[in-house]
Amino acid sequence: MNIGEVSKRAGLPKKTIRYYEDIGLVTPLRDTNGYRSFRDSDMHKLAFMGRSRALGFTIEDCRNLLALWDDQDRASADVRTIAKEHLAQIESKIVDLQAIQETLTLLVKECAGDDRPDCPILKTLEQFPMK
Amino acid sequence: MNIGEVSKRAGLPKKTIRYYEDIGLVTPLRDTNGYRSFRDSDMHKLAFMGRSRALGFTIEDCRNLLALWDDQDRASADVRTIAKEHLAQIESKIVDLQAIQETLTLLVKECAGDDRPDCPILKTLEQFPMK
DNA sequence: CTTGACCTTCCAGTAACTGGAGGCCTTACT
DNA sequence: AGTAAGGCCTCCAGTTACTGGAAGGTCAAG
Repeated sequence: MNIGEVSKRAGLPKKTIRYYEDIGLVTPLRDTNGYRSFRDSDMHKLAFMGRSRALGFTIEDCRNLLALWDDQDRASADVRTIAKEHLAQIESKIVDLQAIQETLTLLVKECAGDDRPDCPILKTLEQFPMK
Repeated sequence: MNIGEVSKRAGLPKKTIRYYEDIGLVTPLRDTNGYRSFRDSDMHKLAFMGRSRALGFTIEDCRNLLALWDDQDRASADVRTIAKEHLAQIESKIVDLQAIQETLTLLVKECAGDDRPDCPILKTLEQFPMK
């Protein structure tokens, strides 16, 4: 399978697939003309990557997950630990963003948004201690 | 005022302040020994930056906000537009993260997390169409 | 034999810093 | 006078996960 086909099937840009090869996540074979030749197992790995990345796992997390995936003797606890840590990070990010959202919503509401220069948003950025 | 003092007062790392000078956000004076010498106005700008960045505005947004801040004839609508766009992005990011959070929570719940190799998290990453 | 769609590599850029090396300046203490 | 600590300087490189583009080889159709 050539890269274009893999790209379509895995839903990843060709650039990304080449990049994943660069950093050693997949190692496709090569045809005599130099073209990458992907096996089904490469395809699977890439699809796995796509899904893991869509869930926000870092590349390094993905690398570890792939290794666990390959390891028939893995303990599911190892996978769970990675997922739980990631989940915790997602949750703390949500909390942070929600705080920002609240503040911004307030500011936008308070600002007249007309052609006068008076602006509570700027005033806040100027003065608010914020932490 | 030297960079150390400014760093403390503005709550920004020295490295960041130097970086902000590099990209033209502040232009402190220089003492004869080459040390940066920050005026109150520089200090204010940096504090403004710190607060804007804490609200998640990009550097370019900050640059625009600073320009509007400096412009006595600005229209508050311009500021409001920037803030509203940013708010929209924050909100969409929250939605994305919440979707991820849901999926992950489910997966973590389903996974036994013991020393057996059977793991629904990996199974999902392997198979789930996900979009 | 040329056109277009593939594929290749390599270089550079993104956002917003952060770390570190190597080295000067200042101040205080012995 | 010497020295040690701490602050300051510049410059280079690395981070994350790609993405864009240039220059060029390959392949199938007409």
